[in-house]
Amino acid sequence: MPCPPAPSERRAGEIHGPQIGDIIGRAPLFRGVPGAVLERAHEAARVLVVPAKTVLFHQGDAPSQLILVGKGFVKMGQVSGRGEASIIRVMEPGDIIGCVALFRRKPYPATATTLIDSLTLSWPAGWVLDLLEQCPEVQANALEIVGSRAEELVHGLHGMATARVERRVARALLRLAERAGQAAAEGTEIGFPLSRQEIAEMVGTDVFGVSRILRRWADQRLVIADRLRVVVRDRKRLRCIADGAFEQD
Amino acid sequence: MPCPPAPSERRAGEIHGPQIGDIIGRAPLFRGVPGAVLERAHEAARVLVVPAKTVLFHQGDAPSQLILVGKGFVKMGQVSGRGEASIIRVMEPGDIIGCVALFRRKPYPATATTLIDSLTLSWPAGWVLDLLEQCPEVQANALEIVGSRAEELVHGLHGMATARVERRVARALLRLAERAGQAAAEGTEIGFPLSRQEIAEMVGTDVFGVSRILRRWADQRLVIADRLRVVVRDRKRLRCIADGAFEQD
DNA sequence: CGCAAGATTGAAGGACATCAAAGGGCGTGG
DNA sequence: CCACGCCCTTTGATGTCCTTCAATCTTGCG
Repeated sequence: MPCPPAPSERRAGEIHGPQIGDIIGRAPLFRGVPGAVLERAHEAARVLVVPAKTVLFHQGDAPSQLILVGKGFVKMGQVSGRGEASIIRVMEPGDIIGCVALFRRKPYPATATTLIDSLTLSWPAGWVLDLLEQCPEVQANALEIVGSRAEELVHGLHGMATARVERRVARALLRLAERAGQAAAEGTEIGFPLSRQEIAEMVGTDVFGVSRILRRWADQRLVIADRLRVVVRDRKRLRCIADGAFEQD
Repeated sequence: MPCPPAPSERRAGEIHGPQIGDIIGRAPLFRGVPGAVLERAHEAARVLVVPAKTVLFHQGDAPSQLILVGKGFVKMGQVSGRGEASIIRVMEPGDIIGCVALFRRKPYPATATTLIDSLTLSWPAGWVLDLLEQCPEVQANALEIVGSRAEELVHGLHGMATARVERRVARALLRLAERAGQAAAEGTEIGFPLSRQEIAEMVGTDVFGVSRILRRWADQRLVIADRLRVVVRDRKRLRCIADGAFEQD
């Protein structure tokens, strides 16, 4: 196991002051919240600069904090019994993680790992629960967030139940391109290192199948598939595959 | 299409008075809510006796009401594009349905259909949204409910991604037996008519596979599989299959 | 350079979907 | 009461999708 550099902590406002304010102000959790509360949140926030591949918390841990992704991406992964792993979701800036566990005071259902160097804000569990009681807007936002996440999951479950592997891979890549894509010369590049293994865990298959699918798509100029790097070149045709439409030349 | 008997409506309290009060009092949504609010909910509730196989609402409809299952069971089914169907969940007494859609003011993501003759309470959307604003306990309960549903979905997604069909069928039956089971002579009988087709839609496969699996299990005395009726005889061994443990004789 | 992690490829076999066909239950209408 | 039809179910045959295993290749890095 490599020894990761310790996350470096700073008091809120010390260096990233204005940016931190922006992050908080734009987060869905704080939408429509009075300025005074935002101030308090800003003061109470613990800001961490977290290197890539750092575990923020493990599946099964008791939730001690609420984490808001400021910059970067975080994958939520689950492992069951004998090493069957799956990736539930990739969190992006503005997303809060550990929220369901925290609100319900239950252990985290998944392990959170940064995919690239990231910036997180976090608040202690007690502080958040107090805020939740005191501020109805936050409570309403929390309900909205958890609700939308539930709907996403329903959608994902349906897809997993009805679509074969190729379609599922197409959907996963499209979603990642939409949410974590950045314009590149050849198309939309997914904004973090993404291994075949990880794609496999997102769609419920193995590395080999993903490798073959990506190679085929690369030959057809649908994507560029390098080591730990995926670029979506032809969204439209990928969308056709994702929707199960008849494949066009 | 057969013409179903119209659901018969009654004002709350007319006939089922005390029972209705119980239903409301025991529903998780109303846990810890002041008695006065319970009274108001009781008065505002529209009580419906709904025959089996009745559609409560369709996927895509705008949510006009919140429904609480009083008695009976309701399946939540999704259909996409070209008829790919899946069953997301079976709701049981105490469950509220349409809640996520209602809280988020988005169309229902699934179609709700009664599996047996059922009793539902419902409240108009506006009334519920008002209640949500006025009563913090209800809001907290809603968050808890949606959160726990999200966790279930995460669990389901992981299972769908990592387990093969036989394990998924085993899990589905065990869950149904736990939540909708009633003691029978031979074991735990699932408390509503359940077709192979429906099992298939729950686990993401087709009727044929389910039929074969159930026959094998019936031969091994794990279950009784009749027409529209399933009895779980040996929970323990079924649990082994569900967990992917080595099959014992 | 040599190692480690990621990626690829082929072969083999099993799991699963699909198609076709036919066998019961159950209710309806004659 | 019987016959018919519908719905649910079963079974077999067939082919495809996908997992598994073994081996090799590439890339980045100490």
